[in-house]
Amino acid sequence: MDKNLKRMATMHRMQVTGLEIFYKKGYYNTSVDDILKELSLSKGAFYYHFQSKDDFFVSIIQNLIVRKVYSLLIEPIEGKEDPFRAIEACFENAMSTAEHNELDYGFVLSNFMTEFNGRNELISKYLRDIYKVWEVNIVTLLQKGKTDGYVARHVDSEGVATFLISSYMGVRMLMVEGNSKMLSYQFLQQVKQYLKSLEQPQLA
Amino acid sequence: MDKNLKRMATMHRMQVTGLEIFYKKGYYNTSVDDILKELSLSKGAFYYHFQSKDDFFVSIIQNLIVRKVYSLLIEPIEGKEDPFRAIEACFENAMSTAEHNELDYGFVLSNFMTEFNGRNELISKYLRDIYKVWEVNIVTLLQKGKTDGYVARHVDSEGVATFLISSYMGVRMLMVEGNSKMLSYQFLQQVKQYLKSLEQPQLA
DNA sequence: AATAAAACCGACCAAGTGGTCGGTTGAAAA
DNA sequence: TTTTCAACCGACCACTTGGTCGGTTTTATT
Repeated sequence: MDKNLKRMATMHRMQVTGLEIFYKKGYYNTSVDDILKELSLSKGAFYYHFQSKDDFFVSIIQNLIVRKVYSLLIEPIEGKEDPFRAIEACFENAMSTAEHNELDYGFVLSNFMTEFNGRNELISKYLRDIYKVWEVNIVTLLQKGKTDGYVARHVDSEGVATFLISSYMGVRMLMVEGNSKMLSYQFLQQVKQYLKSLEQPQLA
Repeated sequence: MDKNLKRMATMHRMQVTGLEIFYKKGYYNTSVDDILKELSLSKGAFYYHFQSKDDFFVSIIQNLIVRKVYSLLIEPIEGKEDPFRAIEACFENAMSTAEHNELDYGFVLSNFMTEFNGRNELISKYLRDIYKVWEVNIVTLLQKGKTDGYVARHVDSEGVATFLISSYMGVRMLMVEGNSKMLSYQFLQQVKQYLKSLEQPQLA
């Protein structure tokens, strides 16, 4: 039991540092030794806990990325009354963490999806699945919003979800090049403008 | 003269094949040998024409990417009367080429911006500059659209440009995972919806 | 204190990597 | 025909990579 704790602690340390460096330098451009140097650990320790570099990354997806995407992008809008306010608030929060140079897992997702696309089918699938859950979650929210009278009937929920996620991932990509405060502000403003055009006109 | 022609031809062949493979497998994950094998050329030929792998990529940017972005995304909307129709048509065209698995240089741009970010400052700058020209071009179009009565006064042109480019790059990222026909359709529909909300109401 | 298993070490390996360099080739210039 | 040189060849180099493995240290159990 106690042993298991140590095992978990070391693995977790490796995963956290691994994700950090993979994210900063890219998966294929980061060597296992890069990570081990940062941790003052040896190859032996690494291959004792993980079967391979790929296996290591899969464990990072399952233990860190999945959970963070859930807690930052999925749960905050789940079951909310007003879909548009919920999405706005969620995006505002996400952009704020992104601005402060913390790991923003929505973007982590798109970043790795790009890097692994066509290069590692298994990992691509894991990442794609997370994205799909996110998308389904938004669609569900919008559909409920229709019956509740927030969202106009003619709205294509799938299309809106696609567009929102696309623009979010896109603006996060631009933000890495700097000027993130301005980009973040512009993005949130335009999202509001866009969402407004989808509202069900309130009958006074 | 004839010699110069041969030189150019070989370099061009290398650049075209290089871009194709860099795009497919990623820059850092592609070796110079990978490209040379495809071309049935030798290391000697490569380093006779280019100083380094990085130098080679810079030449690809200048000779292929810049020009394509101009001809596909910048010139088609330059000086057009109705900004929204121009943007819609331009995006439609770009998405169509993207769907047919041709190289879509708007996405090529974002793809490489992601890969080189924080890893090669010089190349990042070249790519960022292209993106900036694209952005300025859209802003100019929108501003002119205001004076011409197409675009509502309250619209933040910079914000709209950011949002359009973001969403474009984002949806292109999602498209690499498949289902591109649907995504493309959804994206274009939502762009129309969004742009509509920016129109200057016509006085009948 | 003795034991056994878990955790970790680090030298080593084969397979690549970007880049070098002395040499060959073939076509245009003399 | 001879000369010249741009264009190209491919063996080679130093270095890095993911991964292996025999051995050592830590730790909990008896």
